[in-house]
Amino acid sequence: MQIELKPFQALTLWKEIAISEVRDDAHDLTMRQLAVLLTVYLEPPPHTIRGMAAKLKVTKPAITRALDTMGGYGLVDRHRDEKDKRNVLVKRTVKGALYVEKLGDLVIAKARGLPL
Amino acid sequence: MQIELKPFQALTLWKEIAISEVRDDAHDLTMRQLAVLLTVYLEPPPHTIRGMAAKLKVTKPAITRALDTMGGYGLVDRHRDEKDKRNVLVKRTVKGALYVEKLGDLVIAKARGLPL
DNA sequence: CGAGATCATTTCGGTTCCGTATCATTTTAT
DNA sequence: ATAAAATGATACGGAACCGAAATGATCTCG
Repeated sequence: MQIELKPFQALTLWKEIAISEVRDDAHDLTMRQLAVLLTVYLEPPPHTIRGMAAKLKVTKPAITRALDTMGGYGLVDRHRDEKDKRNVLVKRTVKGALYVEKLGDLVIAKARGLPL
Repeated sequence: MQIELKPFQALTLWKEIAISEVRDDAHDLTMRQLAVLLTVYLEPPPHTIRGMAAKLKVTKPAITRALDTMGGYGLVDRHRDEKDKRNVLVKRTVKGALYVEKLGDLVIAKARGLPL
């Protein structure tokens, strides 16, 4: 699929996806939670709380809470790092992978449907 | 700009923008507020509270609150409809237009920087 | 071994947002 | 004229989230 992405189309794409997320709020993730989720699923591990807090420029409790919430949804998992038991490593789950995959499909579908 | 948008790239784009929004939280808009904002700026008027509530499948108070918040930021404005004084019409502002324009630039910039 | 550093979590007070229900205003229809 | 409908705003109780600070566990290193 080839698209000529211009500002209006880019924003329309973003709008359509935002609306889809609001409408079918399967989980009602905040922007922050989404940023955490996509970081975990798109960037190579390991992912620590401190590392993600630094990356997103938010406090550590904010990351902890985001993981609490998404962990409750089954979208991510946490395990102690056996090498350094102070660390907690964020792990992917099957359910989370499915969710992210569906989000990718949504972006593609919306991009395909853009008025070009 | 031409991009071959594949699932991983699409998600990476979405991730990068989500992170940018979280990082430089100029206004820290929620997904819902963003959906409202982009609807107002990308779709032809008029925009009523009821109409947007229906479009986003959320309750009217949720729209009212989103407009309260973004109105406080100066991103949108509200006026009574003189034709039917029950209605409130959501209006665009210069500040809001600038914000949306910058968001468009961000999407373009991130899309341009994707590993293709 | 022990003091200090590091890491994640919890606690705290405060803010924001949610949906339901209600209210005030205006329009429509009888 | 007046009852009913429609529209947006508000009140309310509950839930989620925020950052700062305190806590508990673990590691580092002198």
